[in-house]
Amino acid sequence: MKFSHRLSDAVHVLAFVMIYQGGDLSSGMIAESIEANPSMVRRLMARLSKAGLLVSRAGSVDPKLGRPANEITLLDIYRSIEDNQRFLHIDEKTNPECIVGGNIQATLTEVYDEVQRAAEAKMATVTLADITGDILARHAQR
Amino acid sequence: MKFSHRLSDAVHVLAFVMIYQGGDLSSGMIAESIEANPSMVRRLMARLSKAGLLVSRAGSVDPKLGRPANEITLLDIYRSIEDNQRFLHIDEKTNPECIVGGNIQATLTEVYDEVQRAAEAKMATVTLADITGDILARHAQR
DNA sequence: CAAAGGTGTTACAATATAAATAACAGGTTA
DNA sequence: TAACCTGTTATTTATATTGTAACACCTTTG
Repeated sequence: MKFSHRLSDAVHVLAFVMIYQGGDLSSGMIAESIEANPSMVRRLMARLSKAGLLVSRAGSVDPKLGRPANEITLLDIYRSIEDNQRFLHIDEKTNPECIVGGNIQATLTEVYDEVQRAAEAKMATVTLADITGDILARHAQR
Repeated sequence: MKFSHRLSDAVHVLAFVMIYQGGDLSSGMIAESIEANPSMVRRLMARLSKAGLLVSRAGSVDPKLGRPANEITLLDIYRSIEDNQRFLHIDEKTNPECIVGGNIQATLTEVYDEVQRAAEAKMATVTLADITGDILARHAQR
């Protein structure tokens, strides 16, 4: 596959909706900022809506954040839009007749879980407010 | 793409070499345990060798760990065999004319770096000795 | 010293997942 | 009621990964 940048695009959508609140927030406009196509943006927005991070109505151009930006973490966004939420993957096809092949899957699953928890704990500390704050700070410094 | 399980297979190789030391450690034998093919195993072993985690000689069937198992961390293995070492990926094509599109890449790169560091710190705490210990413990409990 | 079998390496095919694109039913606004 | 939007689905294209094959060269063994 290609590498997924869905998370980055989803954050982009939310940041755009927040920063340009009151302006043109159509999927086409957001797609121009991401340089993606509107259909993909709508799909992302649909998933964000299902997770309650975004509120929108069919036919109407007025997406809004589902809750304050400082209550939306990167982890919330990640969980709402990634089909595969795991960073590391075990090899599910190993020889059960072998001491290694028969046990390594369970072993690595536990290890990978720990790594995942560490990464997710960090993601939970970053909020959409932090991200838009940083974006605006960088913009101001130009 | 498919999800990579190279890391899992690389750990498998090292664990196999360690646990079956003295037995048949040919790439074909290891491939049977992984249920992969010998060529892929040899490719993995070549990268592990380049990183000093494994020592082997062309034509000879006697791979050995490059250093004690408690001095080989999961992070060492990860870095030796993954081409793409990053878990999260920014969207490199965003509109620079937009406040969001023009700054989000730098912002997210920093955020993702932090997440990566958290995950890698955890990976650095797990050694090959821990993993083989767990594999053998599970085997004994059968 | 020759045969058998292994390693290290490269090239190419097959497979899986993601993004891009297109299409359309139905809602909303003016 | 016309124009435009959203939400959704299907199809195509791009790309990373694994599978497979091939082969030069090294090593072991009879």
